[in-house]
Amino acid sequence: MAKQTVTIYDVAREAGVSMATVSRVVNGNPNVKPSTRKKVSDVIDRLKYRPNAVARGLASKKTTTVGVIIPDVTNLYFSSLARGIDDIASMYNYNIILTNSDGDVEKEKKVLNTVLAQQVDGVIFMGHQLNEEVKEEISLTDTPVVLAGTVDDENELPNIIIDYHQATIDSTKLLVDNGNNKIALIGLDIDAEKQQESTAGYKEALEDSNLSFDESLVIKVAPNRNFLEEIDLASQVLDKGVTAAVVEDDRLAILLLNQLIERGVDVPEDFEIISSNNSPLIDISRPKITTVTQPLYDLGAVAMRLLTKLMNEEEADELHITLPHSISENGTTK
Amino acid sequence: MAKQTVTIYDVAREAGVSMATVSRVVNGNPNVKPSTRKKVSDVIDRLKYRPNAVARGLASKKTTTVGVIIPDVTNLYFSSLARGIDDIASMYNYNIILTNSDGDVEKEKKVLNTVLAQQVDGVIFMGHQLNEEVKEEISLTDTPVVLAGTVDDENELPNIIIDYHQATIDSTKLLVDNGNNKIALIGLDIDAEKQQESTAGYKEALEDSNLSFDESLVIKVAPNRNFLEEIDLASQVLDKGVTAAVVEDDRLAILLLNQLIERGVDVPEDFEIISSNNSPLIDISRPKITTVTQPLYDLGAVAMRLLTKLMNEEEADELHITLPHSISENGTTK
DNA sequence: TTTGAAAATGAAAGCGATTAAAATGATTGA
DNA sequence: TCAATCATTTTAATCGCTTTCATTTTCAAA
Repeated sequence: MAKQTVTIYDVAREAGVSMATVSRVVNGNPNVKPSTRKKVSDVIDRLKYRPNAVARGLASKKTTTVGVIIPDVTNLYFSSLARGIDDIASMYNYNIILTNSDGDVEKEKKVLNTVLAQQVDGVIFMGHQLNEEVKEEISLTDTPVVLAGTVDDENELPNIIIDYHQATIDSTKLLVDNGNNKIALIGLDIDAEKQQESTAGYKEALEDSNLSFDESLVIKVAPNRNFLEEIDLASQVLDKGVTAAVVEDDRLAILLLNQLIERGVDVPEDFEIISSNNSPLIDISRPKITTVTQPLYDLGAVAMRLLTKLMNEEEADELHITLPHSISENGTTK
Repeated sequence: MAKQTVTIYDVAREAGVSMATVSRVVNGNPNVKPSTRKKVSDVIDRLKYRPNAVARGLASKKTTTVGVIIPDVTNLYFSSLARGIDDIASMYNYNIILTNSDGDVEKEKKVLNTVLAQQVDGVIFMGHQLNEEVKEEISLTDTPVVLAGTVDDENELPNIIIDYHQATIDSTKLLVDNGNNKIALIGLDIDAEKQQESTAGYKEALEDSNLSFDESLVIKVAPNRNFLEEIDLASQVLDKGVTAAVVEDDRLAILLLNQLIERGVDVPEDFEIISSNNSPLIDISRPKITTVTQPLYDLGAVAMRLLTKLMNEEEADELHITLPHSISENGTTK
């Protein structure tokens, strides 16, 4: 039952110094005589003293903790960002409070408030979109918030992204150049800002190529963690005479690919697919899916790095960083 | 600059009551006159008061936070567990401090101590194995720790698992029954307890079938997040005349599958594969890989549920729970 | 020696909540 | 009407640490 209760006071008494001195050595404050430092350190080791981060947080008003809001940890796109975030965070000695939001506005607001209540020093927000209401909640706090892989239409909040608009132009153009004139745009039905950029890019690329935009070729799939498999994407595209698709989500791209192959469609000869998440899933499918390459890990890492600057009130030269993307032509394009 | 600094004291003053009373209404304590409760609630809403979880944690010695140690968030096996953990945690109003350990002993010890310093009310540990040193660290604390999907050889710590030993027996037997007599066992080289169980199960199944155990058919792959693709698994098995493999990791299974197909090997006619993680990756490969089905989400969920009981010092009737597994015969077995 | 600035240490006031214990107020039966 | 009882509310100590400010040491220069 002897709950671990070695406090700074115990160390102080045992070492024959004051709490203040112990605090100084724990925090690496230089104003301590080497001999005292040694004496205190020894006691700390002997007693296995472990500073209480909660008390420290209350006293110093810094918790060295950041809140990370993620739609779903099991989504490889976001978990890849999360990994970048965590690595940089631990490099700077920050801890991470991680919560799934399911991309649901109410839940996003809820978890945001939860992490703020935990007195995090900063927040990294990931989502398909940045909802207006969530943005408002964010504006009510002074805690710095950085968006990772999440577009903010007015570009008010600090964020790390790639140029989704351009990426979709690139993807679409590639398919056009390969001779396709009926190209579908397939994405999750989430009404996200990011998607609007994609759609705009898709339209723009079509127009540039003198192809007309056909609303019916924009296919939205209800986002559901579990039942993706039940959707017959292949029929939807084949029935419309489509010969290629720009897909906004790797899982959807793979779903489509597998369904097409099952029906005997030759990919890429008779149907081309280009995806855009660049999650590790891409490496698994056969043929490997052609994809926009996004520096996922870096998106997270850079976001966290920026956040550390904001938390320390350092000069952050750039609050909006666009990382480069490219297209990796694999087996689903000619 | 006006840092959000509405404290319980502000609310008390504004509502004309004492801090204690505010505290009571915040915590739903019944000993408050309805009219006072209303009055205080109104002030709370008006001031947008949000209780400081850190101060609360210090005063009450409960942080409603649990530490979750995971080898790697981008590993779908573990992130699936994490998702189960988080869902149950938020159901019980616990927050999660999540840290990647990379399955590295030093890092595991480090992050364990970090979360303990954060005064978490409990810890969920996931790993390929439970290292002796880590176990020792765990034994030094009174904070409850539950293992999820992680075997503890002496079965001392509370844990939620499936019967890995039996699962491997089942897998191996299936392959034997299908007529294979040279079966490889492929896994990551991590010297994990879980693996030892697998190996034992593999041996046992072979013996039961009067097949001899051949050390050289046990293939270990260095665990590396990034360069799995560079390993030529197919050669390793084909050169040995193996006709089937029990694989302990989905990514490895898919790697092997894709390599075999590239070489023109007919799966499952000429080579059978059975995997054991049951991560969402399984649904992606073609043919779909036959696998041991593990209730991943439930492993996490049940672990978290058990942890809530331990944290509340409720009666937990069972500290070691084995969830059922089965085998889902898909396209890589006859 | 004496002196005074710099270095090292200590005392004590918070940080924002919880929670006993004490105090106050309301209600009720005799 | 008054004491006893119960329901509310307040007082004040406490949680374990940081941090300011004051005090004591130390030590080179006078």
